[in-house]
Amino acid sequence: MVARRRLKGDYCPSARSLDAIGDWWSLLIVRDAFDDIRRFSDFQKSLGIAKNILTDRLRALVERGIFETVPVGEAKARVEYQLTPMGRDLFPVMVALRQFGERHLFQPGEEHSLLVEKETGLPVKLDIRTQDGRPIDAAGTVLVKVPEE
Amino acid sequence: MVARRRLKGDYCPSARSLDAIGDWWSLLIVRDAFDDIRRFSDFQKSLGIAKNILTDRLRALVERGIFETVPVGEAKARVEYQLTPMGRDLFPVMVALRQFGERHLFQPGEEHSLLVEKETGLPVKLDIRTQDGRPIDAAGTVLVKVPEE
DNA sequence: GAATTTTAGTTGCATTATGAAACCAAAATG
DNA sequence: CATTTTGGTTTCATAATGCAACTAAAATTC
Repeated sequence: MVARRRLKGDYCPSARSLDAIGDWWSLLIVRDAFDDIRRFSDFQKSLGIAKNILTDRLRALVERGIFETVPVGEAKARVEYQLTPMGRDLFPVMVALRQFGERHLFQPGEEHSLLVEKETGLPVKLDIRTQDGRPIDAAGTVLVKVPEE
Repeated sequence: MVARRRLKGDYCPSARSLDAIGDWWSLLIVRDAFDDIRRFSDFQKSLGIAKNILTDRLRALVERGIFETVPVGEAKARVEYQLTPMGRDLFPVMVALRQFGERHLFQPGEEHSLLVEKETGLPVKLDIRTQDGRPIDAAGTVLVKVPEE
């Protein structure tokens, strides 16, 4: 691929996020982590990813602070990968992706998974609101630049 | 890269979304589109993407129904790329990515852009709630399988 | 209205990221 | 203590990407 152009310097936060976790596999790994997968072999089985690529992605995600390794059992060499608090903050991204998929990428009646509240079993919803709680869409918003102080 | 494994058959809606738009460039193109970029050359300048790759991505995004081409002027051969209603439904994904980036990928005081409500100039917020409006996080949710009917 | 520039690509080539498979050491299991 | 599982690393072939050069049509300038 030739070293992909980094957008680190970009002042757009979405671009930086994509730089950090916008790789196809990374996001799927994070999705699996929210589904309580923690072991190398389980990620590998779940995703069908090549092991060298999984090694690489996990290392990068740990480096970036999305995952942390925790020793498993009393052994020192064996670890599990779990989301850091920063990693858990990707939850809305996953929910937004899920919601888009549910709405547009399934046939009516087709089998799929659904994210529900534990207690009630009711589906959760995600929405974008103004400070005072009114729902708002893209047309009602605009980007402004916050200068460095 | 060797044909990347498709997850189309996956019943997880997030995986399907990533299959449709989870490519690094595609999401950046969509981000630019929300920033009112519509022309080939403007995408190219904004992203610094190679032109053949941009051609490929735009074609794929049109095929998948995220973008549509609209003829520009009275000419037939020149087109603009604009988000379809389906494409605009990616707004929450972009906002979620943006929110994550703002929170974790900028130094305090560093220059960045901010998404605000047009009328009030106040930042918008995104949150995940239960049906009856209580905020909820990953720990309070669980995935269930909706069988085909 | 002819010349020039811009737009929106296409083509060819070099390089890199990826995937598959083989291999391996340490830990767990029987 | 023999075998299997886990968590990788290495090697190699190939596809995806980026870069630069090229092009035809449209837009603009002179």
